[in-house]
Amino acid sequence: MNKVEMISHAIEEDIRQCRWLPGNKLPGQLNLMARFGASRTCLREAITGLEAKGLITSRHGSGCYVNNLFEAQFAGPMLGVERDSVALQLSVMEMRLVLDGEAVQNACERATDDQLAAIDYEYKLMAQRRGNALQRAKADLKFHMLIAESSHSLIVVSMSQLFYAQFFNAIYGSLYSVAGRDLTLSGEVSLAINAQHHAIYEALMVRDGEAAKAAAQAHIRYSMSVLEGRA
Amino acid sequence: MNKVEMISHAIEEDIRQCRWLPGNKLPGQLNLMARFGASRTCLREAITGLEAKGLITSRHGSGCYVNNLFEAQFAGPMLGVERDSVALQLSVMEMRLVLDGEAVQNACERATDDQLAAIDYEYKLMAQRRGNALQRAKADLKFHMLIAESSHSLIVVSMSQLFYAQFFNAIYGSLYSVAGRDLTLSGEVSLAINAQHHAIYEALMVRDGEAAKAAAQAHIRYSMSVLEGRA
DNA sequence: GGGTTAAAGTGATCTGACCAAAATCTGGGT
DNA sequence: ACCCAGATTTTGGTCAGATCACTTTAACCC
Repeated sequence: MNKVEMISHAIEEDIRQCRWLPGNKLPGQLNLMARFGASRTCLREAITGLEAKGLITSRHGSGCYVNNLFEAQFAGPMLGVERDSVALQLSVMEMRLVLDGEAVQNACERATDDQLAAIDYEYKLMAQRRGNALQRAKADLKFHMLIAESSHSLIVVSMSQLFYAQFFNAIYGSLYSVAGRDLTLSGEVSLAINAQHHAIYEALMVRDGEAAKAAAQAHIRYSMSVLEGRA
Repeated sequence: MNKVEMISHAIEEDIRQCRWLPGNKLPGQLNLMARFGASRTCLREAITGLEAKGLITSRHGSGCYVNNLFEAQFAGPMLGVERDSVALQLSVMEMRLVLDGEAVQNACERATDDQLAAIDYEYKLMAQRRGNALQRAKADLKFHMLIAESSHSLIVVSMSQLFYAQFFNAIYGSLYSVAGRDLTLSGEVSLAINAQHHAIYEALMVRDGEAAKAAAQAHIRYSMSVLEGRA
């Protein structure tokens, strides 16, 4: 096998294994040249190929960045769906049921110890946080994104990134606030959500994929029930 | 514009203008390096790109060769058509009506003086040839191919190459022989065909596109009438 | 702070060289 | 006329480095 092909495959594998996440910068060319013991010519050819494949984007003077697999699909405006309707919110939750379930299950199998530690840290931070609605929503988002990243699946990470960015309002808007006004959750709902997060957390820490998946899906089903109750 | 892109475009343009015909070898890399004043690395990158585009094929140790645009389409077996049926022969002639008409008209407009001289030479050779059926068929083929090549259209040349190779029998088999036996043409048919070739030749030499196209199509229509008379 | 500019960092392009691998040519032998 | 081995040609792959163009950063001044 070629040196160029070897480099291409190695980098592609690293990307698919989420060693570098979509949006992140790859190591510089000098760094990669050293890592692969290759000349600039070979490296450039490999990078050109990966760029042609759509896996990365190279920005002159800045660096090489991992592409999000589905960015193009999320680029255009959404047709036929009202932006913040309850129908959209329920659709989004339906999707999360699959996506987050997959993410957390894969995370149990493939997360590194470092990643579990990061999730552990983030969970504890989130559990004791007493900020406003936006801050709590962002902490929740971070928790879920860390789990997605730990799944080591480029597809799951790409989807999660775009999904949470695109539907942040649909996901958190109606749970943490109503009609633009900033509200704290009712004690009951807040306690339930905390308990659900804890269940996910516990299952993750012992790498119990089935339990974690069930907990994540229970968490989302609960959110759906809250939404439906308000509809 | 890049040097690489410049070289790519230049070579592609040369190919599309039929400066090098499908199947022909491009000048060697050293030659091209001199022509474009570029390094081998650049040239190689341009060649790699053109190969990825499917325009050329590079063979290690041998050279770069222009691809035939439609080779892939002619690769598989023909389905649903009997190999040497009269129906096929008539279909082929129907196709030639378009293809050769286009070829000869373009040739009138775009042939170089050298190419006209080559056609002139070949025509005179063919006109006085008194060989067997196969030899006369080959001379006829050469005459038509020279015209196609003079059209300076990569599409016409690609089609003609594959078409005449694939359907040589369908085109010449029944005109120059019957049921495998080697026959000379009847005096009447032979005289008619010679007259038709002469009409094409005359129109070409004065670059009269309309007349040449009409003559070519009349030639093919006559062949079709002979075929139908025998059916 | 805010904006401007200079410097450092990084990718883009191009070069000339070297050796390897495959094909082609050449000459000798049968 | 045919075949074979070796020499030559031609493309494939790789390298180190020079130079240019663009971004980012940081220092600076206001």
